[in-house]
Amino acid sequence: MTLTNNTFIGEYAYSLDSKGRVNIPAKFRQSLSDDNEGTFVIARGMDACIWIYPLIQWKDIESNLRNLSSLSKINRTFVRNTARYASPSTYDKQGRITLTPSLINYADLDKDVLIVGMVNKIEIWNPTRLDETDKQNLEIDPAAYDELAKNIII
Amino acid sequence: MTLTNNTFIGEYAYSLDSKGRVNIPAKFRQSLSDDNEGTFVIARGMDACIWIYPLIQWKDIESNLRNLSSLSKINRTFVRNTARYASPSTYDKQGRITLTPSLINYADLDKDVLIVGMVNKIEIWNPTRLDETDKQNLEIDPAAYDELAKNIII
DNA sequence: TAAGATTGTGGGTAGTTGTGGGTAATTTCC
DNA sequence: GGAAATTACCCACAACTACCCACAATCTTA
Repeated sequence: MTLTNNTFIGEYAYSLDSKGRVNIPAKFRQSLSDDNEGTFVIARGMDACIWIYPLIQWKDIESNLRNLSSLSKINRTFVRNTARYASPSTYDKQGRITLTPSLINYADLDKDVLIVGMVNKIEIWNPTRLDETDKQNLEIDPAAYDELAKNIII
Repeated sequence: MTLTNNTFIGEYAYSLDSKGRVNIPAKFRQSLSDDNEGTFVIARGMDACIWIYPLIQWKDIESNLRNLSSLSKINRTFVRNTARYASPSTYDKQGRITLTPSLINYADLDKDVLIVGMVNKIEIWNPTRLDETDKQNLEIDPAAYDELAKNIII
């Protein structure tokens, strides 16, 4: 099957082993273009999850961060929080990446994890936390949500 | 017969086999343009059914999702809910695609399924669920139809 | 109407994928 | 500088998936 480069969709239930490794779904690896050299950048997500970017996608983000003037306090905070917890990771022969204890702790990961394709990045969740987040998001403004759907879904 | 590219109409009663495969009606396959490379993207429908998009149709949705910044919570939620349940599937030599267990469960599919052409996409239903949905929709607001009439002529 | 082609359905098999653990190399710390 | 801990690399195996073949029913065509 031919997949779009560096695009991730779908949901996978995988497990985190005792060494802090998770498999990157085969379909996601196949979608990763060669110029990424099998490398992802792992970072804190904005929800209680881990974000995983293809290397070249991350480089884009880096250049965007570079353009944020540090004169503004919110910019400084944002850049710091984004850059601080990010680190590159190349997957091994079995297709797994190793997560840092700090990030495992941040996302509250246990043995069972849920891997979610977010188009330009990948999320890793504790399934329970995702359920909770889903429920909270029901309180989101439905009108704004419908407006989004109307413009995008065909 | 020559059909318009990537356009699907009509209804077919097919069956889901033990491996989660359904046939795509031959007429639908013939209508699929070559640039789709025999691939569809299956996703959750807005009713209790599965939506099947031609790959290139889905790519449009995908590029819209890609432009939504994850800084906004509503965007994250929307991208997640949309991408999470979608996955590409190329039909095999016999013209079948494989559905994921998660989607089979969502649409409450059993052995007998109903395949419905929805012009730009395809729906897969449990026939019983579709009946129920039809009955509920009889009570649709006539004013809503009048509103529709302004936009479309049949 | 009869032969051939196409279509829908079932199942077997070889290759791929996810997961666990072992060993060697590297780093850290006393 | 050497021991302990950590990390990176390799092998093994069970489960699953994609691919292939088979066949009956239907449709097409001469």
